Amino acid sequence: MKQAVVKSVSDALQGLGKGWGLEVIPEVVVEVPRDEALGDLATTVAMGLAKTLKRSPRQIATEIVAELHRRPNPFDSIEVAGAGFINFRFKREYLYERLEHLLQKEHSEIRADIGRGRRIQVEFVSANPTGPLHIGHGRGAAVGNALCNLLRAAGFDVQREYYINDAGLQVRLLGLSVYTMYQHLLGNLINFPEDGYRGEYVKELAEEIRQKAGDRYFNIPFEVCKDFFINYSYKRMLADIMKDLRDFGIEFDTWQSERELYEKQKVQELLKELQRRELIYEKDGALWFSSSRFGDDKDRVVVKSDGEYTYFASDIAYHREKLDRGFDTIIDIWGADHHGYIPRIRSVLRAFGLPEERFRVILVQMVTLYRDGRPVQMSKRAGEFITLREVMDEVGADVAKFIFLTRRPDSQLDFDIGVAKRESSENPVFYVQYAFARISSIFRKALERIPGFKESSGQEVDLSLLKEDEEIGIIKKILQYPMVFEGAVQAFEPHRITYYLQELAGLFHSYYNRHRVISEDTPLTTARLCLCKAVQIVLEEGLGILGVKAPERM
RNA sequence: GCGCCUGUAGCUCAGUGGAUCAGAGCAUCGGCCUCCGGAGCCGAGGGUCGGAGGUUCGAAUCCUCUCAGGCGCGCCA
Repeated sequence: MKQAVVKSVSDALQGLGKGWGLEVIPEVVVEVPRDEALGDLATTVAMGLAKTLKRSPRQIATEIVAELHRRPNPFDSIEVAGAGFINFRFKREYLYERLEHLLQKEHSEIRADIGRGRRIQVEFVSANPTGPLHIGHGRGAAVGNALCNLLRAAGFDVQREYYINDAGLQVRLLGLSVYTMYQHLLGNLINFPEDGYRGEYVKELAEEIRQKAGDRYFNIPFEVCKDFFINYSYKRMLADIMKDLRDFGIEFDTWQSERELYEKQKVQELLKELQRRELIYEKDGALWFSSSRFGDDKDRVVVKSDGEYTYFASDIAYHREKLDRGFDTIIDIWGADHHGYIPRIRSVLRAFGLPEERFRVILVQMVTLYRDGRPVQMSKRAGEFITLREVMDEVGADVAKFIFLTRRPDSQLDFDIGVAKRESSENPVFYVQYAFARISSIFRKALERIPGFKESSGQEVDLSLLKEDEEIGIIKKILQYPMVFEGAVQAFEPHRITYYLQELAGLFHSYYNRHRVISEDTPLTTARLCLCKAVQIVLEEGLGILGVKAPERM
């Protein structure tokens, strides 16, 4: 639909441009007017040209319209309006024709090959394996997952990756916490580590170990048995994380271990290379990366004076690894509390020569939990927090995902578990799913009432019988999907799909209440069923991108 | 103190490559089931887009300042 306008206007400008002395034909920006009485689509090119041509937008628009009228076009009307908008209204035949295409090609018709096979890696969640996933991770997971689905539908070769921080202090601290708890269980009341993990899961892990190993590690110094406690604990946590994500409906392609980067000498070698390039220097007994030469406010330590690597060291190696794996674009999805880390990583990728626009960080803002209007106190220190698992069990994965995807990632989110659960029958996700299920139900009914009816395309149908205002409105809405899709892809914003789906479902419910799909009039029934089918295809496509189920029954 | 994000209807939030941008859902109130699924539909009320300047023919949108909330600013992660 958009292409028809872009092409017509571009062609017209091609002809007019010479007379106007235009060197370049501007991009034709197309938008959907708020008020549909104005038209189906509109363009603002004339206003954009006003400055360069030093003429009034309306005058330019008028000339463009005149030129458009000289050529064959799919429009019923083309009008100049307001300050210089050109409004287009399509001929019905054109709408029916596009609908026909959609019904024949289904999903491939409403996707667009924007990526052309370019490789893109999205790293998300990447929570430390030191505790269960909480609600904030769930938001990151939902956003990352939907973004990947969106990019994949747009023809990108997408890899989903989870980076496991299984080296370093945090997993050690987890091991020590579990070790301490284990000693306590056996009556050895040693001091609990200062910043240790205190969640209930630590106690469960200790208990598990006590059952399996008995008192084998009783009173054994931590330094002697630390490998066992660290490895057992983090691997167990990681297994839980993997299960939670799977149950949340999210699959990763690769799980990159930080440890492995060390074991394969990736970190060590890379630091040597950077030293050769003189991007790493020594000061105060530590090794520093010259990140300030690449836009960071100051240089950062990679090896501490005690000889330990910082996380930044492995992060450098990790991002280098991503480049070496040949990705065209790298997207990192982080919790907003890590935003201070962006200039640092950006400086690394700059040092490796990656063009600016090929690296992108999407920050996902904090989630504040409420239960029936009252904030739920979360304290990581005291180990009190609501896990993703609890939210999933209580409100359901689809509801949680949909709610996460109805907000822009960079806006803080108040999530009321009580409300999400109590209002479950009026939840937006059910509204959209219900439209899908309702259509499925219509098809079940049609199959039993109309002998020989096939749900699949290819049957004889006269779409021009779809004359009701609601029907035309739905067709137009459906044909707008590719525009929404394209915009979402270019902005990396899956939440645009969420809003679109609610609008489409709304139009459908309204139509359903007003007109009967199945009637004695077989040609009309067939045409209406085709319209339903088209709605269903788009709903299924959109829900698929969000990672939300499209159920045939609810 | 510095940096990043966010202030839009009672609540939760869309809309921020200017114009045709005052929107949705929930909540509130009033209607709709002899009929394909009422998890639905129709209608009503409700906002000086945090505030003040500025740029422009035109600003929720861009610039400056300011207020409020959140998050960061380590040889922690």
